[in-house]
Amino acid sequence: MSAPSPARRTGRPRSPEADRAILDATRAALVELGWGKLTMGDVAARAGVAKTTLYRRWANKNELVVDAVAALFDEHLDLPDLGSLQADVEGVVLRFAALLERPETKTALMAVVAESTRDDALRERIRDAIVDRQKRLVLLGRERAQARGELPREEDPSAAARTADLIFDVIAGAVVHRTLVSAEPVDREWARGFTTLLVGGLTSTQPSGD
Amino acid sequence: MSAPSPARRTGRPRSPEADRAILDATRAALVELGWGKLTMGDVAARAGVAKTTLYRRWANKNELVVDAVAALFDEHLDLPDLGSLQADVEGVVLRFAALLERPETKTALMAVVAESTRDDALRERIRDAIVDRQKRLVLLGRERAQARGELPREEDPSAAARTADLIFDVIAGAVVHRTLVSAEPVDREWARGFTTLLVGGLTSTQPSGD
Amino acid sequence: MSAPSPARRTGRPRSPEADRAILDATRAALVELGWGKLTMGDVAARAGVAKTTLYRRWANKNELVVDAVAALFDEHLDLPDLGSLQADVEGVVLRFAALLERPETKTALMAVVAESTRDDALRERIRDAIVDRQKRLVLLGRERAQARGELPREEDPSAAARTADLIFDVIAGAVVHRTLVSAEPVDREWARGFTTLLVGGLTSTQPSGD
Amino acid sequence: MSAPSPARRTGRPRSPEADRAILDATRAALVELGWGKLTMGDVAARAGVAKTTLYRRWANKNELVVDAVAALFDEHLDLPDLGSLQADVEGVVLRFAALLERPETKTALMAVVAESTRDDALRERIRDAIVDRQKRLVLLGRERAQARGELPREEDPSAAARTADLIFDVIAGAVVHRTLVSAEPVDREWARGFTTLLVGGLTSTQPSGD
DNA sequence: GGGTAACCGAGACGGTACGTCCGGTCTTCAA
DNA sequence: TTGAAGACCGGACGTACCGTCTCGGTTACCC
Repeated sequence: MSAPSPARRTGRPRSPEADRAILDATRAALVELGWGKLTMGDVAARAGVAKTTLYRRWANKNELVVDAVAALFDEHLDLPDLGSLQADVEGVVLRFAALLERPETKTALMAVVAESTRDDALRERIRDAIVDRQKRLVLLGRERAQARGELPREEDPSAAARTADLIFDVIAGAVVHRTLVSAEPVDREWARGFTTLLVGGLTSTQPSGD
Repeated sequence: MSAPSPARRTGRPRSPEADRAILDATRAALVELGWGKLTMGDVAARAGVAKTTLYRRWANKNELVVDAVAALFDEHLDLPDLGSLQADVEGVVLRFAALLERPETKTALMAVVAESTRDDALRERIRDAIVDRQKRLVLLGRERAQARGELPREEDPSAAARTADLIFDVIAGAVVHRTLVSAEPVDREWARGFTTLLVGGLTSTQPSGD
Repeated sequence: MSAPSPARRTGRPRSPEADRAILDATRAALVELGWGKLTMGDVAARAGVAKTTLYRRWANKNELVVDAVAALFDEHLDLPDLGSLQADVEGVVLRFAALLERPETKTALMAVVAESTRDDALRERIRDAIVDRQKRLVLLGRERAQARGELPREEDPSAAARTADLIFDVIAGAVVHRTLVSAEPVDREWARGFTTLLVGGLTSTQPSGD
Repeated sequence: MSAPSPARRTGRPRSPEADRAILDATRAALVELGWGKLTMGDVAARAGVAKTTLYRRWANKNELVVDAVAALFDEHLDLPDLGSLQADVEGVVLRFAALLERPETKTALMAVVAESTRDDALRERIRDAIVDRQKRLVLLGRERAQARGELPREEDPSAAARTADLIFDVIAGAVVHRTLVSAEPVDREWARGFTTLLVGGLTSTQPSGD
């Protein structure tokens, strides 16, 4: 948040230690208990903080958990250039899978998404905090592939956006489904198979074209 | 094989009407309230049944909802032969999306999956009741495509299984992600774009081959 | 009940063993659990009998418990002539106290009486089964004392009845209060003190007289 | 003597209004429903209070009802000097009877006493809150009678205590038995007859003496 | 360096749902 | 028709959380 908190000047400032302790405690509770059993009282106790202090910062459980999980997605977002489209995609698949296999994300992500089907504000928050950050990697990967000549440049910007969305849904969806629904590991072999399929599709045709 | 009634003889038998009424009430409550607000007491009241009667059959909310949702997957499982691999895949994509866009599945499915990350018995139940039924469509579609000569026959059965799993994760994952995370509709255009990408990948390469 | 059940001839006759087993089980449960925790299901299980069998014989918990307790009051009703009013009263006091100190009566009696404050039929049943049987002892004792010349004969029968009621309330009330409320034992010393007080009052004045 | 607030400092203090509202509601519910039908949820609703608030103060129905009834015994505890032993005893008898005939005490007292036969803590609470307060009247009455010269002074303090206990059991027991078991009213006539009997006994002999 | 406004901990509060238990009834099969 | 078994409805139980509130007490900033 770049905007400096608009109207707060006087009075005792909020403790930044409390912020950190609460988010840490939330993640720890998530790992131990899962979304369903996590309680605000327990998080407060773990953080050595009063419940009031939680509610002064987050309006409810959902918002707290989304923020706690979102922080995990801040890290691991760089995508080094691996030299080819195939290698870049494999890289992002493995990176995303590694994130999803961490116990705190595993439970939290689906639970938060489930909750968001009934709560537009929550969905917006998830999109900002989690989804769009992942999508940037796709855009970056395509940029590189086009620079290398592996993929043609798309003139129509709306078609380009549609294609990027599609690719993102395919990558993220496949990894999530493999990890959380099929409950099978995303290992190097699976990543190669999936990437080969995807890159084959991308290069053989122009999905949104024509 | 012989006597399918393993253990119950004495006492009043459970009412099959109650079973039906409870599952119907669960689906209705899911539509109106969503997973989060659904309560056992409310379901019982809708079904005209005592709470005891629910708990005699299902140990908790999760199991009840899985069974209630699973019944929806029993219908809509046929896949008419549409004449080509492309058409068959488009068909299954649209059919699956239609299911996911129904309000009772939308919330319930993700919530139950989220819960299953902490509960192996629940995951097993989901797999049996929901996932494997969908996967059968993929196997059927491949069978037809091979019969038509659109796809080569895979000799190694374990490689064949791996490929089927991959395709299933890609299709189901992409549709779920598009519907629930991106929260965009799976319309005919998106289905065509996705299918083109997938079929392109399948025919241009042998994903698990080599 | 002397009247032979009017209209029952055909079908399987009721098991008299069940009757006994149920009443025994009720008393046992009363001792272990007290009135409040006693449950019909538990009694049935102890008696090795189905709940149906209980309800075929008694309309509800109260009736069952009253009958079970009443049976205890059937015994111990004889009052041997001890030669003097003082000795006779002491005898009845000790006998009644012995009954009240048995664990099954201790809890049950007060509980049933408490229940009866809201239920006239129950009060009637208690009067018939328990109270009036005790009162007979008082009448018998007075009869003897009058025969011995220790007490004058009362001409007015309604005044005589009033006096007998008073004496009964005093004796029974004092013993019950000592035993259950003060929770102190009714030993020989207390019985002698109480009897001296009562007999002193009876002989020094004509309580209901004028 | 100095600081009577032993242990509570931090946190929001308990609402004294809630205390009062709950006890009032309990008495009202007792009048309308009786002990057996009184429920914690109903009391909470009448008091405009959450069930939690009840359970934070009283562990169960018994304790709550004892306290609610005990408050009634706080009022009506004065015993004006009526000039003679006979008049004082008649006074206390009628006063006690008036209390017992109120619908909220009628059911509650016996039920709680019944429960106390299984629960020592409850008996202690009843003794402190109810029994001992009544007993003070007996001691006061004797004091006056001795001052007037109607009764001799007892030298041995333990014998004095025993006599007081006896008189108390006789008075309270007789009134309770008349009211709740015999279910007959304690009117002026009965009170006079009973008092005559008791005072006759007290003055004609020294019950515990010799 | 004294106000003061916002902070913090503790914990009570109203509410809602939980999952269990029991009372009393009903239904099935067997004796 | 009785009996055992056990499902059924209704309703209270006591507990657990949620999110709010009210205490006494603690900082940082600003004048």
